[in-house]
Amino acid sequence: MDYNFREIEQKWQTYWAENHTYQAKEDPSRPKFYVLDMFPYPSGAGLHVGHPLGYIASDIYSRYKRLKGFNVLHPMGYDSFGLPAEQYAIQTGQHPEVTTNQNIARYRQQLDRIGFSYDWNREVRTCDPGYYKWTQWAFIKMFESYYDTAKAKACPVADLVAAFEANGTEGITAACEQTLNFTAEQWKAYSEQEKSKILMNYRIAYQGETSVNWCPKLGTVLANDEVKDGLSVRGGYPVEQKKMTQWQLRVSAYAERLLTGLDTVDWTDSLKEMQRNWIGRSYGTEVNFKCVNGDFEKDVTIFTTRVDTIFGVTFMVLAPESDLVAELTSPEQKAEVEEYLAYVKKKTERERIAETKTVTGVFSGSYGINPLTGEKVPVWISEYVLAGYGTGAIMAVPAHDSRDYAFAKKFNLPIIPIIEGCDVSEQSFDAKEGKMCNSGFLNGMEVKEAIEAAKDYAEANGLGRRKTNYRLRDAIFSRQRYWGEPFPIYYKDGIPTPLPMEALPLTLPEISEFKPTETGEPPLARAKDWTYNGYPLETSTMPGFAGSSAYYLRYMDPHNDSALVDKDVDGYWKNVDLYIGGTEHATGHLIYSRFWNKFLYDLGYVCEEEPFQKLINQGMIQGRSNFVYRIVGTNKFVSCGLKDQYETQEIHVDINIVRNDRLDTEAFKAWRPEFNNAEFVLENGEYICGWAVEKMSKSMFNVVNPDVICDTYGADTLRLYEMFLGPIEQSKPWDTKGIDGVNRFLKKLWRLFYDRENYLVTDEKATPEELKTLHKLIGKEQADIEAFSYNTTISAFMIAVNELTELKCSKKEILEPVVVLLSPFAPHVAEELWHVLGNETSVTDAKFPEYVEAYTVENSCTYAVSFNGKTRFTVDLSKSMGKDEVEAHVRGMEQTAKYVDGKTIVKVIVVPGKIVNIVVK
RNA sequence: GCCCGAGUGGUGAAAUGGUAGACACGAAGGACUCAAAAUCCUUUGCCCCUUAAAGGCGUGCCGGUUCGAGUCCGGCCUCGGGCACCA
Repeated sequence: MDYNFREIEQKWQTYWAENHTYQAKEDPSRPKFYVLDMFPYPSGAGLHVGHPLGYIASDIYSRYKRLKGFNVLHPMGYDSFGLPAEQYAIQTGQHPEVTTNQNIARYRQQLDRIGFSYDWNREVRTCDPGYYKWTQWAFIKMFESYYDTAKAKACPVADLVAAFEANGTEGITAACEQTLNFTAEQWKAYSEQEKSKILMNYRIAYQGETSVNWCPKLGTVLANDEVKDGLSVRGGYPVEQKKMTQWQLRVSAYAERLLTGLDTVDWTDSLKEMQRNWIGRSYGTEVNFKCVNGDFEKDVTIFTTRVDTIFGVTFMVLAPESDLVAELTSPEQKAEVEEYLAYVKKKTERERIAETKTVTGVFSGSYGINPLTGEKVPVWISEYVLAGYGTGAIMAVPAHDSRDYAFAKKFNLPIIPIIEGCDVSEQSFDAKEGKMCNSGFLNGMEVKEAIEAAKDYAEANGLGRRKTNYRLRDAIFSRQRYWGEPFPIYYKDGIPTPLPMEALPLTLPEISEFKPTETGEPPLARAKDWTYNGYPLETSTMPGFAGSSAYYLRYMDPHNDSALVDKDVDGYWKNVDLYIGGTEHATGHLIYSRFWNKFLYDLGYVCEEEPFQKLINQGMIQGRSNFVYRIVGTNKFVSCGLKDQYETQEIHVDINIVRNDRLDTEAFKAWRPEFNNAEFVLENGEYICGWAVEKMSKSMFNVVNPDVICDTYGADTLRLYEMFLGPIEQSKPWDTKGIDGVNRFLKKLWRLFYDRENYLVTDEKATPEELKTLHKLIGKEQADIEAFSYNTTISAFMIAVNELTELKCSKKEILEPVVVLLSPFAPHVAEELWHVLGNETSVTDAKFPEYVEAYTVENSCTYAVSFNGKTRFTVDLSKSMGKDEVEAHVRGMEQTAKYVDGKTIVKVIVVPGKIVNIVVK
């Protein structure tokens, strides 16, 4: 009987579905384990072999944990709101919901073929109203909360209002855009509109004017992580800066907690580092400089991390967008400044990035007074200072900052070195070491002490205060699109007001067309009667990350209509134990999710502060493209090895008609009409194609559909092969070279059960040698799976099966545990063989075999031989020499190769204080 | 520019500081077969050598620590990833 994967895989997939084998239920008697994949956006192109890489890895771990007795939650769903479906809708008029559902159906089909142990009862879709009800709910909660910096948590806005009514802004410790000051009386006197505006300054979900990434081609605003090099990530269209009123989330309030929380999770250092850089904490000082413009005086606060260099300040710089610019521009400079502002404004983000080397700026006409020296320095305006960071104004120390240096050189401003012995004639000296000079009371100090001394001095003399700044900005939360969650907000006399809970979900209205209106309003403005109780509803929708920020919570309790997740259920599943996904979400989804979770934690809706305990980043699977070489001007194709003898043109060829870089020439002729009379110059009778590693994409004909692999080799082979390819964190090109190896392994295993026509398994007792093979495998699998080293586990399987084949071992005592061990990797064949061995229930319910170390080390003994006072030797006597012989070698300090019994070569390695290995070759 | 990570056969890759190249692919030779597929066996880092034995060289480069370094330390080179006027 042969290994018939088609029949087996079909049979057990049906069995698992019919028996709800993978359904998870809360069960306090068992320890829980939550394994999560980053859910996919169901694109029209379907899955390629890169997608399942992480899913297979997490599935193996889920199945392993189940065998280990854990109650495993392993769900899957779809991140189904998004731009591509909407772009497609604009082009074709097809409703995004229709295409999204089609794509989901296709994804599901493809996923099902691979044999994942998902609990599909818990599937979520972000575009499902039953799901986005809770996205809208969370938004309202954020709208109704502010961040109290003293308590370091989110609190109800109602408390803030009560405090305003009692004492005005006095004693308020709330994260905000601008520090406001008013009394209780003033507060009570404000109109409703004014109050609403003031509260927006504090709410965690708030409306405010910001400079946003506007993509005219897409007609929407994009988040910073949706823009790369001034182009939109989706589509690659130009992006420009535009001031707009937008909904935003006060993520910045959580900067410190997002940073410290990283210490409590088990993520890779590189990923933590990326998040740390993105959050960008820096400890510095705010210093007030009095600035004078004729008779006008103004205190300007600057932020610096190097107050110690304050004696080297030779000018100040304001960001062009800063409000101070207008106040500090002198009448003489007005024309020049306005010209400069106009120039800055018309530059796109792209151009700014491209021209970061060119130095531009203009003198404002004002002067600032150095609070330490009393010296007057000119105030300049330049785009190299950003309005959004610090205070939008800096003190410039050209001797010790490369950007200030470049500016000073360009505009001929003085450069005063303040660190002994540094040379600033060619470039600035940015290092944080050396002795201070030209710096008054700081002279002679090391830079590190000087920084602290200067901070102390500034604080003691009321010139400034220590300040921690973060690079992390608030998240812009509005999108001028159709295919997203509607905001649960209506405008009552212009005041943004949340819908009551009973009105949720606020579902997307039907509209005639999906593009923005002629007047530039978002598509929802086309909806008929888009109102609530006669008041207009918000017309923008939420961004992609809204729905993906709390989906892991919804999986715990996906059908609950009265809460995002029931408290007890959340208390059982807690947080995600293992999360697998790509690094591309490092500064997007993984920041937003952590923020969202912390917010819900503050309000007491979830019990864990960090959502993802352990996180593994699977590498990307790149495409491996194949080429043929056409001799220029002919329809003749030359094999790769001979191409240098001709003038050739490289052409991408569909990898589906290439095997192991050998072209199927007949299929090639049939591939495209222009090739049907193609001729070939072969080497050794074959046409060898060239290859290159590129992105997996349709246009390069290098997309590999997992279905094709399932058809030719089966899902189990696909699963094994993807894991065998190398460590999962590593990016690597897809290459089917080698897939035969894992397929052969499965066939070999099969032949331990069946030869051509007979069932071979017996109930005979296993020999010590057979037990050794088994327990080596158990030990290896246990250690390797915990370390996510799946490729070496599979190697161990191959070794074990080779050994058992050699031993002609078809004993149930050995094969049954082997099948259990294999089930996480190749569940279909394992399930089949498990039943073949006479088991009634699913292999999923089996127990992970117990590892007995004695079987693997029974023939070794440990010597305690002293050498230099302390030396220990572990000697494996299983195959080689006796005790006396070993001791003789040890005493003689033998270190080279030796014959022992005329056949075996033994090498003795003597290690003082360590171990001796006797190695048999 | 700054911050991470990685460099090992023809290929994918293994190696708690202790036999470098496990395992697999590919390749070469052989067995079975009328033949093919499938399967099995042998060889396979490089150099010297007719072969074998024996030897020499080998983990990007240069040094160091160590009885012993692919692994640890210092300095370079190359590649990949992230951030980028963040004061």
